[in-house]
Amino acid sequence: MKAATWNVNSIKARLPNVLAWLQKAQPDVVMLQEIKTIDDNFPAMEIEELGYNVAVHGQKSYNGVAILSKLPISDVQRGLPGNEADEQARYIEATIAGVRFASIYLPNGNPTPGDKFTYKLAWMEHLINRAEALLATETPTVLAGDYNVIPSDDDVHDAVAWAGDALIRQETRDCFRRLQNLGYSDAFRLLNSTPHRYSFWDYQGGAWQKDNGIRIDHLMLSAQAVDRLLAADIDQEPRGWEKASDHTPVWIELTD
DNA sequence: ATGACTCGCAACGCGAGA
Repeated sequence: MKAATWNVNSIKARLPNVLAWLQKAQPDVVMLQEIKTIDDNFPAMEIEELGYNVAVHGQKSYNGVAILSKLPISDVQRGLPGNEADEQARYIEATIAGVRFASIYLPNGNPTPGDKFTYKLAWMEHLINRAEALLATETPTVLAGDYNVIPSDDDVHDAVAWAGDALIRQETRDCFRRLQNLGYSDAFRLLNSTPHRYSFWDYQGGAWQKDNGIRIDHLMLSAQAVDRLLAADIDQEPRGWEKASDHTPVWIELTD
């Protein structure tokens, strides 16, 4: 089973690229972020025509997450349990072939300090709580998405330039580390020690052409999921396409 | 450097993203 995460930066603007990538990469499960639309306007029909089932947790203009799957989707949970007061659509969870998947759009958190950074850290606390609860189920679990976290200085082209940013601050990294310490592994880093591999390149300043990127899209796997991990990589190709998202897909392959 | 991106919006410039 191949599962991927991709922040598409608007599903409507990105639909041709998303359809092209689904046909080319043939993922079984895809976690999408920043769909930027309400559920009713999600282009489900076009995606279903390629053989996918769709579960959406959308919102007008901002945020929004979804899960696509060639296999049936069950037990869909919209919103992060324990964080019911959150009005932003940043989390959806569902079971596919006995694996629990979550599509996560973690808050950016800039500027720091400020309300948005406080919101980011609080959101991470809720995520850690949910991640811990999922471990107790002993179900293979994949928490995938745009974490807006640069885990280490190997995951950024210029750590000095990013100093103080919400994506790299120690408080942010500490929360991410706590998720790892619970027992969730960064699938890409587990299988790839090469530094300076990225999943996001800014639209500005020729960042893509210069490979000035950051690695902030992660698939975090419980031990039961790690036991089934065969491969993990970043597919840089869609970032080079016309009308690209600023993020590119990151994927894993699990034993069936 | 007369520059520097892309999205949605009941827009016609702005906020947000990272």
